[in-house]
Amino acid sequence: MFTIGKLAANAGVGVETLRFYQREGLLDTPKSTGKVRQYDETHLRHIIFIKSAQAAGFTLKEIKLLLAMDASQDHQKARQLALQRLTAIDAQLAQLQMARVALKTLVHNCEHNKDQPCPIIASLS
Amino acid sequence: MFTIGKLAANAGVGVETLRFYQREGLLDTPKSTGKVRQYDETHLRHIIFIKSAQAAGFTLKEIKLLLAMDASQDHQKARQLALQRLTAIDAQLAQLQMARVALKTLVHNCEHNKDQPCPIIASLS
DNA sequence: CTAAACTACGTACCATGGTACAGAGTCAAG
DNA sequence: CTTGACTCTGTACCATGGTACGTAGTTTAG
Repeated sequence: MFTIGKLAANAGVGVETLRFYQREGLLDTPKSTGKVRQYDETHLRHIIFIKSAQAAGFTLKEIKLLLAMDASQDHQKARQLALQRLTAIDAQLAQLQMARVALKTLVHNCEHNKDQPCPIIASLS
Repeated sequence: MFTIGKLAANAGVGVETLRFYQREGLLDTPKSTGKVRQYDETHLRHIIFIKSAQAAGFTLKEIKLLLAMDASQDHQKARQLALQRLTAIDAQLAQLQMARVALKTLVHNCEHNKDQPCPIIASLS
């Protein structure tokens, strides 16, 4: 059992972030006892899920959907969302790889060419 | 010579976006003739630069810096910024690739395992 | 010459993902 | 049994990157 502070510390996020998630309906708020609310492992796993999903590029809105799908055992929709994300990730990877090559070339030219106009600016255009 | 609308159309952005860039000091506003302002190829190239830099993951703030460095012929700083970005891109690539593998596994499991708990939710945690 | 389309300028608003803070209550150590 | 740390709740604010809108002036096609 944790208080919100311990929970946050264990998850590696701030307390305010958790309260924000609660407001957004991403994280369940244990019922008030009139005292301090108690959190458990489920909450911790929940937050870890949110963070992993975020790392995979899902927005909080999509994560909310995923959580709803989990609750309703809606495999198909979850798979669909995951596939969408996968496609987006592939596009983003391709995009980043191009940007990477472009930047590398730029930096190289900037270092080895002694020509006046800075290629960093020139070449990106 | 373009009006702002033509310029936007040629650059593939909205007029409001250009006005926003002007407000933010990213794009020069030609001096007012009391009439309609006129833009040229330089402006177009400028916008294309902004878009490419954005694609490489630079924030508008950093792009503003890059433009200032270009104006002041500050090669070193531009190169430094580019190198920083390169490092960040590499980190992001690694991150995305991991997320990609994780997601792929997930989708696969979701499709081929008939077990009740949806692995999409379970596995990300 | 006039109507439609476009421009200029200022201000307001939007989503995303938080972060901060005030005021009141609760909890734990000494 | 008090003091300091933490919690609860609500509300306000932040950065980022735009988007929308209203009012007035300008341009261009028919």
